[in-house]
Amino acid sequence: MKEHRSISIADQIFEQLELDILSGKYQRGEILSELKLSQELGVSRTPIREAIRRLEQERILEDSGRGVVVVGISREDMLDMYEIRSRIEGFAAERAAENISDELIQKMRETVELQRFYASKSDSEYSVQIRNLDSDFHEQLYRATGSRPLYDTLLSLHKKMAKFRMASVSKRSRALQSVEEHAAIAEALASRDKAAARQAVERHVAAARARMQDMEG
Amino acid sequence: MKEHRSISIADQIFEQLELDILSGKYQRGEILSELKLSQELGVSRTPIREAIRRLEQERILEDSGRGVVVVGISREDMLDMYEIRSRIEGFAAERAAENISDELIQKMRETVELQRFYASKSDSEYSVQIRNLDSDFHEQLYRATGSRPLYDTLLSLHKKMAKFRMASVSKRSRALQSVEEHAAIAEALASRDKAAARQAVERHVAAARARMQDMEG
DNA sequence: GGTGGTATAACTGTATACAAATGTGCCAGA
DNA sequence: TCTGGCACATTTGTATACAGTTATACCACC
Repeated sequence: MKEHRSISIADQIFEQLELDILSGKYQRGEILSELKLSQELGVSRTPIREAIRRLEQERILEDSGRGVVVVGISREDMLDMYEIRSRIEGFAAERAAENISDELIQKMRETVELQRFYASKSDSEYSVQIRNLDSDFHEQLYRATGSRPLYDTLLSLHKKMAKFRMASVSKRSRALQSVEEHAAIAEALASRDKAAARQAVERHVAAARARMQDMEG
Repeated sequence: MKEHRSISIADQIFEQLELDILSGKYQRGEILSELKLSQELGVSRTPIREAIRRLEQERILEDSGRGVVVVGISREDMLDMYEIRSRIEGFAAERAAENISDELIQKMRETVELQRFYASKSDSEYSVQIRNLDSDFHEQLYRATGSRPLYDTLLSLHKKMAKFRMASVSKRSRALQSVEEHAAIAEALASRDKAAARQAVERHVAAARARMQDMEG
């Protein structure tokens, strides 16, 4: 949904900080100062400030009058985000089934194939690729809805959840399971079957939630 | 949820730009340059940039390689946002019924009383107050859930919708109707009745959507 | 008159400078 | 030893400076 422009320093800082916060490197309640960050990261305060403002907008950081305080997300937050997704994402799937383009169907199938490939390998070897492809798949699903609010809302939730999960390693069996759920979604969309798409997505979200719950619970 | 800190220039710029975009003053597709904005508003580029970054994060502005392009929201987007809210806000009401504090119940009742007062006055006289109180009420409802994801997701949607609606004037009869729906919600929460709270909220969202649809439709 | 190339203007990204506010620590005095 | 006050260090908010990039417009040449 955006391709041009070379990645600026501010963008990189934003991504890095978001990851560091959501994956738990910075603890909840910790206070970050612009100056310290700029020294640690070797850039001036300007890009740091822009990244911080964006993270504040995402409610991952919060202004504390004196520096920003790390809010991050908790395990409970994760469960609530699954609750929200379980109530929206099925609807999004129906929309996607109505509006998806042939090109996007093709792309989603390719994404699933790549996922199958990496997921079949030994455990944590391609974990980065697996995670990225999972994000790609969901981005494509949300894009297929043709609805900006659905895209924005769901992508924002998914992005946070994905970065949060980065702290934990997932087993290969779980990855394989997830891929097959994706495959079912892609095929339902390909046949433009609203009901099937909804069901497949709802099953996927519920299963993902269950996987998370008995991973650390 | 945030009280301290005097409102900085950057914050004001953010609020102003967001309002100007969502209320339609800046047209979709229009390109804004930092320099022009800083000259028009009489401040340096720094606070402008921060406001723009936050608006980009909200997906109201988008980077175009050369200045930011106004995205804003459309009538269709509004309907989709109602769809999303209709699927989450009832759940949020159940949560609120479980977790709301006595103080918050009191506050919500007061908000409703104030709304009743202003809504009973002649048409557009107190429109600003009515709108602000509507936002207050929903902020309180979302806060009562005790869930950060619910709060963030729903407040973000509501804020956008409220600013979008600022472009249009609403009739007193509609305002009165809305207040009574709020009152029903507040009373359901006060008796901590999950089912009633859910029903009242779902009715309110559906009614608000209907009001919007036959206002301009 | 049309076209290509170059100078220039506009704009963003980053760094730095400066002012105002606020917390901290040290020192003096009781 | 404890307390009050003052100087200083730290930090944010805003403005400005500078570099690099890209569009644009104009002029020369075909």
